[in-house]
Amino acid sequence: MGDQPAEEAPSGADKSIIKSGGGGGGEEVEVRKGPWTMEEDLILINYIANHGEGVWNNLARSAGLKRTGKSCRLRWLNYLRPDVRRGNITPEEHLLILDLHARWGNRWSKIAKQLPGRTDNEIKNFWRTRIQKKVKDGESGECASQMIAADDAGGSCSHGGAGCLDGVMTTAQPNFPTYPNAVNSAGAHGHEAYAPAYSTPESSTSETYWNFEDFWPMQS
DNA sequence: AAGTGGGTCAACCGCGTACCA
DNA sequence: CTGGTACGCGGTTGACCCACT
Repeated sequence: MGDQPAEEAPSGADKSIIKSGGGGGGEEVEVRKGPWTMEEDLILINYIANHGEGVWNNLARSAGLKRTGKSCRLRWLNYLRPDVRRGNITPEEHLLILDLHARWGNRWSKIAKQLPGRTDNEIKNFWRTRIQKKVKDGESGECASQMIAADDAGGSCSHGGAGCLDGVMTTAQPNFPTYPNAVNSAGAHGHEAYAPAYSTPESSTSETYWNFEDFWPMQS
């Protein structure tokens, strides 16, 4: 993998200079922002496999990643962890999210703990893009709860299919980290990269996409 | 065929909390 | 007890793709 040079500045990637902490050191460190590259992921995964997670700022420095500890932590927790489940929210999960949100509100991390393999970020996005919108629509049409309940039951409400989730939460996808590099070669946006690979298995072996499950055994 | 708007997702930012010296 | 540092969480933004006009 090392033969493919990591693009120092993939589209959207940004660099900035920050002062490293420690009070008085004043050492300036270049920090990368934006989408993660495959090489960065490899470095992070390798480092955590060897040293374990935690102490993120130190980890970022030691691993040679030009990222903040925060960024490393986020990337690991949301995408690189082996137990992260990517893909569509199942009806059961949907129901659970609704229930837990009704109980706890926007305590996404708390809710995520009840959904093995799901991340707070994923649940948060799901809520904002699917449920919140639907509730909003329902406010004008007075049947938000009906719509949600109908969706959970695999049915539909009088609002029709505009916000219907039925079609999108039936299958779970395996882990497929995404990269801006893949965008360049495949002409697809990062988060879309795994979708065609998933729906058309014959294309999943393309060098453009790489299966996370293929990758993990390498770490041990 | 081209342009526009909406939807989705990944990543960043700021704040609060916990821990340690 | 106080100050500093790191971590974790929730909110927000930016970029891209797809569907519709």
